[in-house]
Amino acid sequence: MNVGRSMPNLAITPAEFSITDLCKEFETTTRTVRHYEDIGLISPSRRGQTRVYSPADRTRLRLILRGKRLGLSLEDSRQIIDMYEPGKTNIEQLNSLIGAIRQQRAKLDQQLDDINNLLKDLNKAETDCLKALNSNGQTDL
Amino acid sequence: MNVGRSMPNLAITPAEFSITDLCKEFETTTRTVRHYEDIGLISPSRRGQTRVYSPADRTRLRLILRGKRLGLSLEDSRQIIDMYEPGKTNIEQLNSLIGAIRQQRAKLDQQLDDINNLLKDLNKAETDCLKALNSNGQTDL
DNA sequence: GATGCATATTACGTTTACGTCAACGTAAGA
DNA sequence: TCTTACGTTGACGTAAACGTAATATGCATC
Repeated sequence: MNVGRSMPNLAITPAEFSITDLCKEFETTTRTVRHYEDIGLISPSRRGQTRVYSPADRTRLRLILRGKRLGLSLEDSRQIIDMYEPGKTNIEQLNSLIGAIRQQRAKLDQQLDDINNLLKDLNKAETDCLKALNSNGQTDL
Repeated sequence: MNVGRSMPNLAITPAEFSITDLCKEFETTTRTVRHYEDIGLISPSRRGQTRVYSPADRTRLRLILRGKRLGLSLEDSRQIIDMYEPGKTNIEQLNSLIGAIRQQRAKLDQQLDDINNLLKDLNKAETDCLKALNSNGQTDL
């Protein structure tokens, strides 16, 4: 893989990251990461005016990108990330939080179902292709 | 469920559908379905100028919407749907088709992984919530 | 035959999620 | 000191996927 050759010889996780560090690691762009900051999804500290990302910031980014791969909107991801921090929540908030969690889970269950069906379809499509290839150049009809 | 009460008493699948039939069944809008036609994803026949959807059209719509739930773009869905129709394909096309199939599968595998991780996170978040609720009104710290 | 409802077309508007300059600061090396 | 690389802040652009009128047509019904 050889993700970063400019890094010193440390196997341990660094305590902080630059914006390009994270972009290389997660294969995204600085514009994207800054956009997430613009809308308040990540709030890195600053050294001067340069952004400095903590391991926690990195985790947030990871979660956002995972959400993206699942087709979640950034607002969805914001909601989910907020779930991880109970924070100053009263009973009412906790209940609505549980509701939100269950909604997300229902959506994921549907997605699991969709994926399995699509995988089946793809498998069939592939074997059809392979069959067509084995029956050689009979392209017509 | 009671999806359509205006339908005659037929348990069998109708041979054709109106645009609102499909919209009700799949919980989408006429604008959306017409949009799919605009970009060539569905091509219903016409009676006069009214759209008439066949079971095959309905299936295409179902596949598109399934793709949407998985975060696929409409172009992704177009590609996948095209996979189901071997049609007039030469060997080169078949091979690139197989490549596309495997790419899609890789993406779905990643999604499965993401979903499982997110489900774990949600489970933890929920139990945390329930714990917080059981330890009653101790909202601070 | 006016009303109501489903359907149609046309066309501009909107939201999301960034892309893409431009213009500039700063620190490390050759 | 000059270049190179990485960083910053605007600010306008854009692609995708529809939303939202406005307007017109066809059919059934009261």
